[in-house]
Amino acid sequence: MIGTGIKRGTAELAVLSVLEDSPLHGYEVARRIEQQTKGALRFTLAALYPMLYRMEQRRWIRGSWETSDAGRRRRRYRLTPAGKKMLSPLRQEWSELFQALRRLKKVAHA
Amino acid sequence: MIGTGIKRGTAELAVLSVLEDSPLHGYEVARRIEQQTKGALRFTLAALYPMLYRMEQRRWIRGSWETSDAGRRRRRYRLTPAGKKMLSPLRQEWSELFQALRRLKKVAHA
DNA sequence: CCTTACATATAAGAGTCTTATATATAAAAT
DNA sequence: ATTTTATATATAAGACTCTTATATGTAAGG
Repeated sequence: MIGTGIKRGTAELAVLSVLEDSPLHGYEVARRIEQQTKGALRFTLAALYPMLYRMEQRRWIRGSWETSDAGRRRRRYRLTPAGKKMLSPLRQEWSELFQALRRLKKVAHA
Repeated sequence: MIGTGIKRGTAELAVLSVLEDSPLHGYEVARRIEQQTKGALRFTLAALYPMLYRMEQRRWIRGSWETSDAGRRRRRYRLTPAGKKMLSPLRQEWSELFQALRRLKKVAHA
């Protein structure tokens, strides 16, 4: 798995990205990120929950409590239109970072 | 310029990369990173000096004090063989991050 | 003379991540 | 039946990297 120092800052993009496909619970967000990156990117839930709260305060996502059949409470987060709009510039900035690092001396790109 | 949250963690790779070409003073390291990335990546000296100390303690770089003709003191850092060896796995890890983010939903790559 | 570029250094603070801890239900295994 | 594993959320303490602010001093240009 990719180390902490390097992946730092990717959680925000990762969360928005997986929520772009469909609404998810916090727990599912963690699994999706791990699955979609084939285990390369992994975040602890202790990091994700506070991140989800922050993103909700910024109105990028909106969460709503659900009670499943068996009486289990969980919070489903969905991307807001504002959150969706954030994705483009965010990805753009990441793209610029990649370009910058490549210029800094060819970063092997698999 | 690329924001703090996103570039976090790149300083180490950036420093090693510019020192791979030639030994440099701390001040020069900052300028080189900025120049080679066409201004996209920029670090304050307050971030770079402590970083250079850490890297020296890890034996990735070695610094030696110089006194220029005019009596100006400055420290020239050069990459050690150990530091050079670090570059490959570091770049590999960054490469894997890029790949992971691409999988997380196409990151536009310019 | 004053400002800009060179050159190094430290302190205080913000933000993101980790490990550790806590609580509780559902499903699967023994 | 009981234990373990997976689901599900939550917070606290601490590590690390970066920023702004501050400090000191020399060299060159206007």
